[in-house]
Amino acid sequence: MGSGTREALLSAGRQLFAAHGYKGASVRAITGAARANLGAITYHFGSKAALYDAVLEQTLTPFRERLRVAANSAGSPLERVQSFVRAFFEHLYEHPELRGLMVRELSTEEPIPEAVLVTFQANFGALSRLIREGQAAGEIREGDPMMLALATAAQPVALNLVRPVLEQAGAVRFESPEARDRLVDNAIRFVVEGLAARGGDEGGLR
Amino acid sequence: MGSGTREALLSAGRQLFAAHGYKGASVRAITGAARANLGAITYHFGSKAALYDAVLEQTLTPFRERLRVAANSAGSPLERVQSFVRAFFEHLYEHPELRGLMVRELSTEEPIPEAVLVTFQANFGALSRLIREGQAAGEIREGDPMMLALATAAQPVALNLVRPVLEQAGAVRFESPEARDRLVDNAIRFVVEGLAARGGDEGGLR
DNA sequence: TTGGGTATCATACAAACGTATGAATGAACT
DNA sequence: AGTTCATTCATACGTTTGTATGATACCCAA
Repeated sequence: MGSGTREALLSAGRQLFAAHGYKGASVRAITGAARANLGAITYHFGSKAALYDAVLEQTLTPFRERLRVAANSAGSPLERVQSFVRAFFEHLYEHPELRGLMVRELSTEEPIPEAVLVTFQANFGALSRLIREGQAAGEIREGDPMMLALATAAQPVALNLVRPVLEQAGAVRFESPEARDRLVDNAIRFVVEGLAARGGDEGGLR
Repeated sequence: MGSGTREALLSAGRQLFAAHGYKGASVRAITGAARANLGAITYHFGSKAALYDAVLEQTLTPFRERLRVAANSAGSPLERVQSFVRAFFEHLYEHPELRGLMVRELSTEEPIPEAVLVTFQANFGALSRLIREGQAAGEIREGDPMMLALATAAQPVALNLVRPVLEQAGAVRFESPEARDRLVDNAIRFVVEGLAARGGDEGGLR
């Protein structure tokens, strides 16, 4: 039966791994925050590394799912790209730990865990398929769909990544919901301008 | 004077901090890679943390300088934005360790070091000034220059960040110079589309 | 009430960590 | 030749790390 300990460990682990990294979050800190015994991680997961994998899985699965839903929402392809980007922003905003985990994973040179790879492929695949659709519909300009997907996803990825610097540098205030909305709207507008087909024919400028 | 030890420590530190993070790069690993004695870091820098600061400084200063030059190059504001983005990409490509250091810094919840903050403000400031100029010249569309600068810088930041995942996921091959060029060109095209003023008035290029 | 799992507990352990210490080295200068 | 001073070296110290161990507590079936 669910002794809440397992879940408490996952929760504390998610937060501490995100904030201080894998090495920075000690077993003692995690079990302490979870109000569990020092041996609890070994008992419930086998090792610290296994707990980390479980945290990754638990965190990435809903993220993957949410973007999948957004990609399949109603509307034209370009509208769905907007939904996708907005969902991307919103999920990262609502789950601040995801940012830390994601970034932490990307910064090392160690092999990237399965769960991260799977999530990346799923999300990236969904977005580039969407863009291909939009091109077929004449709504999105020509260009390699994968490249365009990368450029599109760069907005939520980078803007969330630099968030602490923005706040600490005082450049942009993130705290207020209005400022955040302006940022997201700006990013989406930027993406739409970057993707949209324009002019009479299907060709972009140039 | 120059016992090469100090420089060897900086070099090994830069590489190992970038690859494994601050905690992940032990004093023993760094001194070992630098073929120096275990006590060398204490002797030359005082502590591991001080070495890290020195590495950050040594790495970020040329980066800041390069982007400053690019921002002040010849051409119209929008052309200089392109130079800026291209220099951003190129510098990160030529100095892979910078990526690891940057990302690691952005992912912690610890206070961000002075050097990182200064670099961010300098680069971000240069870019948003450039965009403001472009707006005054009617070359760049309306919108908050800081927001547009963020959206622009997102391309080199994010695309370099996810580079290891791209490679490991096999989504896009980065290794070949041609593929890399295509990626950079795509990103710059995306930025230009996202920024350009258009319509009947004096708007942009072409 | 008695067993038998499951979970939690206080400790113990070896390894790795960053730093401190004092001796050895070697080149430069008097 | 002798002295000085910066550097390198081997080693030791006190912490902190992740994991292992065995005892204790708890709950439910018998």
